[in-house]
Amino acid sequence: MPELPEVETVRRGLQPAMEGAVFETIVLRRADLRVPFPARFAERLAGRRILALGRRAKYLLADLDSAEVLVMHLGMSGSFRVEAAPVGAFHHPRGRDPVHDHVVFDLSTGARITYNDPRRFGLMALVPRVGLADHPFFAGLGPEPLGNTFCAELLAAVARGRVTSLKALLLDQHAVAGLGNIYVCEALHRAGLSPFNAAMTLADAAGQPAAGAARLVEAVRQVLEEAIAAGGSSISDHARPDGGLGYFQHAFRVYDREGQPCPTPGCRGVVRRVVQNGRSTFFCPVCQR
DNA sequence: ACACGGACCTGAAGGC
DNA sequence: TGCCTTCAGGTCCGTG
Repeated sequence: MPELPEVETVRRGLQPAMEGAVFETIVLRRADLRVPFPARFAERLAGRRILALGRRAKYLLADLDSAEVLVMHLGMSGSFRVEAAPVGAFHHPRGRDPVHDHVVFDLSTGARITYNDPRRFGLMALVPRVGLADHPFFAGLGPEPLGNTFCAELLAAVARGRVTSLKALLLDQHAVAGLGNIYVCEALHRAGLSPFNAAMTLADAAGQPAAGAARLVEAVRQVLEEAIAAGGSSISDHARPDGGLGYFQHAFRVYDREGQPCPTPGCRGVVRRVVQNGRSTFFCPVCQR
């Protein structure tokens, strides 16, 4: 599932169920995901109230009244579902394998929140609220692309002198936080920039942003905002805690569209797929230069 | 510091 | 029908 728009969609789905509620029962079905669960995880959560549910990059942050923050990451295949007061046996929406329900939170409101993650690339951690931004998860992260600090000047600054590709730069969470393979491909297409250009081409000799940098910043913002408005993208999986599907996948211009005509008006190109740094890049060789 | 490949893990889809 | 390979929305670690 999850790049920034999907994580934000999950956050908005969980927020009404979680904010203000108290953890009553925490069930772990295994000892680890990508990393072990924190020591005494259930004991540290039980009885704690959730003050707010936030997001930084692809991390969900549940602010607790214990001065700790429950940090959650969905990895590649993590998802949450929310059920109102559970009745009898678990209800599993279609496509969900209960074998991979690794964590179950029962809240004071009667809501049950279940974390499912077949590949187990997700994680949960408990981090002190004080100094959260200095924690290794967050210390090196670049700006939030939808925040007001993300701009052409900043992007040009991190791109300066870097010989790697534009594609790899945008996937680097230290440059800008929250993008993944889909939205990098989509943003580069919208900006009319080739994924193979050197990152340093975003800056001129003096380190000032080149024209492409401003277009790219705008393209990133636009594609993320549109995707959030669509509830994220659902590729062979659910995106939302209520079981509903995101529908931004229908608006992809290049991602997973190999062989199809480029949707840029007037462009006669055909979308291609190549492997770049071990991951698929989808692009139009005609209008992305 | 940076750039890159591989590792982590499961499931779906396609070819034979 | 099965078996095999490839691929998938992320990150971390080791190697030059």
